[in-house]
Amino acid sequence: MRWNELGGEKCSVARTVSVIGDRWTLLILRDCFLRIRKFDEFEARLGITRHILADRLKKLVAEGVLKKVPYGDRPVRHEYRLTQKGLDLYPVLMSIVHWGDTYKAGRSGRPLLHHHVACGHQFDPVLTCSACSGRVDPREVRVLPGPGAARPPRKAEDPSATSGGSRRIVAAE
Amino acid sequence: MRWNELGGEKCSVARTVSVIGDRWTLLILRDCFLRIRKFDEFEARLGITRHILADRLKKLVAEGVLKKVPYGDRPVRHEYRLTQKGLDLYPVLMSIVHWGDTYKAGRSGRPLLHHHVACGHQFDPVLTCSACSGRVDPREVRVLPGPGAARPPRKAEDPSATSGGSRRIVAAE
DNA sequence: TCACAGGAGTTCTATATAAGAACCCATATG
DNA sequence: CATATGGGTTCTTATATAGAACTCCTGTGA
Repeated sequence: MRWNELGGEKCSVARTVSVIGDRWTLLILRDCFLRIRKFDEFEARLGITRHILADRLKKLVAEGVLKKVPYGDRPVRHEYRLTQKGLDLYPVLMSIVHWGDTYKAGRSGRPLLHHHVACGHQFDPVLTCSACSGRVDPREVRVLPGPGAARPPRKAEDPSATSGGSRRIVAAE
Repeated sequence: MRWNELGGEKCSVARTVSVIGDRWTLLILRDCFLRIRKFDEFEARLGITRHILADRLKKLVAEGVLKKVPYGDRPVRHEYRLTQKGLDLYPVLMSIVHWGDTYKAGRSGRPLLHHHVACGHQFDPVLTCSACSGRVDPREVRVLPGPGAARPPRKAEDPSATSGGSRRIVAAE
């Protein structure tokens, strides 16, 4: 499967992954959320080749995740900024950071702390339910086919999943 | 930068990306959360080559995100299940799904709906603050160096960020 | 005016990673 | 015994990435 095919899948994960499911793209987005905006700043921080950086930025702009904003008028330069669509990736990035903090921080502890200006405290991100505001546990979620559903991707015959039945998500352990 | 170098960065995003920052890995994890557990089920659903599938599963097991559980005794077979470490990736996957639902669903609507068994309602994931339970807006978050911090990766001199000063995250637009 | 510097890329080649198909092995089943 | 199934591994070819060099534009100092 190529990148372009991914975007056509009937699955929001596949479609999102077709945009951000690449190590460099995720690192670029991390830096965007840290207020990095100029080509050479990205280059210096990431240790990425200019070639790949230019390519990823172009794709993110084409996707509407970033936008090129001109600045400095004499030699007009451009910086890359998150659009609202890009800002909406914040939960993805924060969830990634939090998992890394939890499982990959090593003994010296997490590299960054997050301070919530709104409440004045250091915090961790918590995934909650838009209906009841409770913390969401994967074992308490069922998946139902939505309006844009087809049969589950590439699974030829599975009556339990196609006839409107719900699937209990996950039962690890 | 190679995959292996990524894991050594002083950044939770980079470290997490070294584990899951690959399109196939993310799609495999999506399926894990949908109760897919057997090699050939993954293969059929994903349209992945067996080679790559075997490789990704092996890496996820080595990372402790999945574990191989024997089942069926006559010919002993194995299935892949999420560990707690793997289950803790749920916010990452849900955030990805939600972004895809928001921006990539097309006119037919989202492919899947999520039902929260705990409260009985359909829901969307919301990222909240562990301190105040409020919704987190990226513009209201500052980042501070944590105990495991070095200077920000590969940025030689930036006094504003090294001397304990906080960085306001993001100011797109 | 000329040489040089910085920002922002693009082009080139060598190497690493992924795709696709075929092959292997053990156990079961007809 | 021939074939099927789960669960891989090995091979060759295609694609993506790394690393370095080259381009172009606009300023600035000598």
